[in-house]
Amino acid sequence: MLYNKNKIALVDCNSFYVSCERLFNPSIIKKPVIVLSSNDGCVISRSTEAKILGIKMGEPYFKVKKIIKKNDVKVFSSNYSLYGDISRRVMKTLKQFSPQMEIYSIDEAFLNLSSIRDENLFEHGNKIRKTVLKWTGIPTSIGIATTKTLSKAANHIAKKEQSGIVNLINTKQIDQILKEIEINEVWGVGRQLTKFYIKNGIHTAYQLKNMHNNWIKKNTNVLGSRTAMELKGIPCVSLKEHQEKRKNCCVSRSFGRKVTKLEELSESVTTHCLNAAEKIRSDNQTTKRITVFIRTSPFQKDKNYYANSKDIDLPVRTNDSIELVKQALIALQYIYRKGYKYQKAGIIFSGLNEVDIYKKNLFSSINNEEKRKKLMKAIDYTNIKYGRHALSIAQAGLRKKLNIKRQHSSKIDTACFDFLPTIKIA
DNA sequence: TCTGGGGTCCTAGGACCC
DNA sequence: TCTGGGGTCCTAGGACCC
Repeated sequence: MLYNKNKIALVDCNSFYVSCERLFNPSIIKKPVIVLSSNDGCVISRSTEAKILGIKMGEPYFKVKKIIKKNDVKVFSSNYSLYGDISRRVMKTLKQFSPQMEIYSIDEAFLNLSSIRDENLFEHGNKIRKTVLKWTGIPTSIGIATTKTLSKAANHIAKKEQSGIVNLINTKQIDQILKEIEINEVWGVGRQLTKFYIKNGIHTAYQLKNMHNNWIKKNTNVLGSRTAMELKGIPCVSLKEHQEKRKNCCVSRSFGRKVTKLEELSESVTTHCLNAAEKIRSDNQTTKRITVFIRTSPFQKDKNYYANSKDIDLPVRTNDSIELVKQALIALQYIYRKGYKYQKAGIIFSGLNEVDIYKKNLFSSINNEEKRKKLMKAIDYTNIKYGRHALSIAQAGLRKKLNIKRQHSSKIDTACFDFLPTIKIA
């Protein structure tokens, strides 16, 4: 078989955020648990027990409060520094099993297992699961197949299996598995494609696999065609072993309570801008363009909806916080309108690139450049050492209470000594 | 009352060039 | 009044992902 040289495993952490919270709180094991998005807005992670209660992914928290109260569901605000840290530990463990690995998201990775003999794949998968569980405490599921899309599909079924592993290499059950997968669950098939496929009588991954490539090419695009080819077992999406630097950087937040004043929006945009600038500096990048956006809630249909954004192209690419904040506030003034209750504000840096590509042009103000660079370095260093916001600029609002809801935080921080548990000895 | 945040890629169509 | 043909590059917006 020509294509069978490709063996890809998708390792996915089960209910990742919930599993992270459970690590430090054994009392919530085997209980229904959910983790909320920022501002305690939506449900973004559910334990199996919570799924059984009918709590849906992405559902607004207030809509499930009844179920939560009735069933004593444990609720957590999201704690990204914790999840990020645990994720790094999981990925480090996985890397031992295959150096050729693509970290696909905070809780998933593709592993190249081509060097493992077919008959040993299942056992190998078992070893991976056991090791990750032992070393990090995180349960995982594994799908193994000849293409990424198929390994995603296998993983989907593996989540429901006792063993936690589904291996589609050299088996005849591929079609059987694909028949169990609804079309909207196929990797790469979103809302629009689902609508289109269902209209055309395609309801499962199996049916999509058996469609003529010509038909798919004509009616969708290269991505649709790629997905279908991958379901047929022809690899079209390669493993990205080297993480490329990001091309855009977005920082945005909803407000805990609605905001009407320009000053409040300015503070929030400034804070986001500083965070984004710090991020790109840590990647040694500069930005060419910044976009500021604000909007009211899209869900309150009766009220006036307003959303707008403003781009500013910088004359010289930069990662200088002070310069960026200045531009961001100019952009904000363009789009701010009185009389609206704003729900969200954010900033996007785009056209990111390496610092080295930086070239001076006619508009560069060279005088302060070196001094500024040193200042930024000093700020970043201080903030790493003493915590974010230790050094900031006054525009970001001084010691103001952040307008963010986070009522259920576990307050665990594995990267901070202050949170080490203490034991008192009598 | 209360509805997340951060990315990537593709494509059509405009701008521009000869 | 008549008004080519072909190419590249860029970008906004859509679709998708977790």
